[in-house]
Amino acid sequence: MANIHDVAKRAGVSPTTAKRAIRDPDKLADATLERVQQAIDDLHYEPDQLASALRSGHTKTVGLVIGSIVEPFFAQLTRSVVFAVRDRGYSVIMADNEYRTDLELEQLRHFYGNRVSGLILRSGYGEPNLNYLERMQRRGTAIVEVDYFTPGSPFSHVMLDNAGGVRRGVRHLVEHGHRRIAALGKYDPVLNPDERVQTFPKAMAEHGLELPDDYVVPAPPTHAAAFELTRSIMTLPDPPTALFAVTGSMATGAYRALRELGLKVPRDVSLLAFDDYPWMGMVEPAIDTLAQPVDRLGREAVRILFERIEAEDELPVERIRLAPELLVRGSVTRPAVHA
Amino acid sequence: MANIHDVAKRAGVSPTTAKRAIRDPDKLADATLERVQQAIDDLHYEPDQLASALRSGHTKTVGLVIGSIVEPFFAQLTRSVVFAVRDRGYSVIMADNEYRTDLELEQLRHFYGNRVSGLILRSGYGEPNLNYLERMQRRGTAIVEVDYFTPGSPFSHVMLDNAGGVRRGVRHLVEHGHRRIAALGKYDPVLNPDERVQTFPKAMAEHGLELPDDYVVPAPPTHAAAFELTRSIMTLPDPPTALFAVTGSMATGAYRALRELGLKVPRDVSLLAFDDYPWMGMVEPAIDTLAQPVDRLGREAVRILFERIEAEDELPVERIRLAPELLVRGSVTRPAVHA
DNA sequence: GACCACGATGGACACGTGACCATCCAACGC
DNA sequence: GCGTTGGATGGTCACGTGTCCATCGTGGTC
Repeated sequence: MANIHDVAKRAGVSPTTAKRAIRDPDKLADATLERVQQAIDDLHYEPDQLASALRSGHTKTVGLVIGSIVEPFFAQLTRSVVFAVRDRGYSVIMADNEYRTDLELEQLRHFYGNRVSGLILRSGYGEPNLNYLERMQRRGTAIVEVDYFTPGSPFSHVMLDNAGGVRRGVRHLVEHGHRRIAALGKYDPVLNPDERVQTFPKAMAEHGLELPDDYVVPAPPTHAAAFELTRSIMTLPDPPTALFAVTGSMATGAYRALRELGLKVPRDVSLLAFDDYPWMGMVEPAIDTLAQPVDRLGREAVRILFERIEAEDELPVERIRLAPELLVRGSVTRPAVHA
Repeated sequence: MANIHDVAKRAGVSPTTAKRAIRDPDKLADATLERVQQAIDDLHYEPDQLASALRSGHTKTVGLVIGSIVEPFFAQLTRSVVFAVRDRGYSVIMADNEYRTDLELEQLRHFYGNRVSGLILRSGYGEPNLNYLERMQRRGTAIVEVDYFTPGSPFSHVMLDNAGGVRRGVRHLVEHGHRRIAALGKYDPVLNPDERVQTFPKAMAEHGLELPDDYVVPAPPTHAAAFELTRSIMTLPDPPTALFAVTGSMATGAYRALRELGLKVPRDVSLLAFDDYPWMGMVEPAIDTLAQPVDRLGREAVRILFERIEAEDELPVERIRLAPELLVRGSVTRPAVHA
């Protein structure tokens, strides 16, 4: 593996001069430059980023921690981040934490050990990791949270305007005449506070609507949980005329459950979702949804990250909220009048 | 940023001893070990992987190059690879080449510069990159291709048994009585030889079936191309009774086109796909498809990769083919009898 | 009691680079 | 002709670690 010394020897110059052929070529005499470049080509010299990073104290890598790469939201986010980061000449080290705190800590150690310059993460899974992150930040790692942020987090973040999205969604349903609406989502304000679910009752109240107790069931934001939840809610004596799934995965579970119950969307029940999952545009009719500007989320996160990587001194915390876009496609109509 | 010297000083030992507390703790006296561990905790010492890699000549990272992270196939593959690699204590540097040769070369340089121990890639885009890869391999980088391999490639690979899958698919259609079948796929055997499309006419011939010339249209394997292709094929005077989409993305385009043409699956035309994309299970009826064992593809690739990373000397090239699984769900039925 | 073996610990160096300072030489002005 | 200037080039050291060899002291053996 050729290094800069080999190049220098072959070109008959000093290593310092050889390096200048790469870093400031205009400082070299033309003949010298050409000789060095020839040597570089001959030996297929490629600078060692590790040695460079060790010496300069600055790597050209950033870490990305997400919840689960197979969720379309995270896949799109990853793509957006990978592109934006690459445009800046950096590369991305991936980690999928499977929503597990212990895995996440291990991954953070790995990133720290590899001295990443920055970290973009979808975290929110506990106190010890927060301490670790704070130490990383003190050491100089730029940190941006996306999609979620640990309450009281000292880091910048970029995320959806969840409350605004829920209000927009409820308004959409109410405007179509719905009164009995159930939100499928997690109702645990302590363990995992969820802005969307917390906003839902308030948004309903703002329209003078009440939320029956039996519509309010805690559930984790998974496909399977939404499936069960939908089955139980839709078989209540007084089922809702509209379902509001607060995540894409939950919408998937709900849609499957409705089909299994023999209920047609929107004839028997209207369905509104968050996230624009690919299947939502494929089914007939397509699903109304509050689509996240995923690409912008990723690009904003990268922008904030690099501002901090490049900044001499600490920058103030930046908190960005992006509005979702309501896609109206036919899964929400006026409720049927019951006999 | 504490290093091993700081730890050593605080514990009152030499750096060598301090390091032994991490690498071979049983070689130290109990009291010494405890003092060092205390110092490590106090200073939050974390070994520098860069320095370690520089000195040992061996990083704990592997590169992953895929075509497009937002395609479910690649998202699942990425997940599978990221997990399997993490289990071995390594991390993954991601690159999405957008199916572009120039980007890919740039990414390979980046990986080379970062001295990745191994490389898993979905490549197949040209000669110059192949040369570059061969140099990387000679330098000691383990390389495995997935999903595709450059013809004449000197690297190990793991991929689907495409020919077998196509034969299985054609048999499935023929068994349901179809005679006029069109495959949506790229028919360019030179620029981008595609095993699936090349096998299709042979598989048809094996059943004594002919392929009308106007069913054979070259098209890139994209959603948009499949959309157009489906529209033109289905409006032929003598349209097929069954469509065979050779990629998940093409199935997506085809399905959309059929809907726009007002054709119902499977009443008006049967549809068979490759890849089990999420929407295929959500629509009614669900789509019959040849599902790839994506998780196994990823794990096998990682296994082969690490065998080569850990091997003292060069291992023989390993070529693995995995069979797809035919999921029968209702989008293929007997063709309607024409008047 | 001298010698040896072995466990425990320490020191020196190299990996390839970037930062900084040193040196050399030709051209120019007076 | 001599000092000066500035462009071109070279040399040295440190980043934090892994590897290898050296040293120290203790206990056992004859």
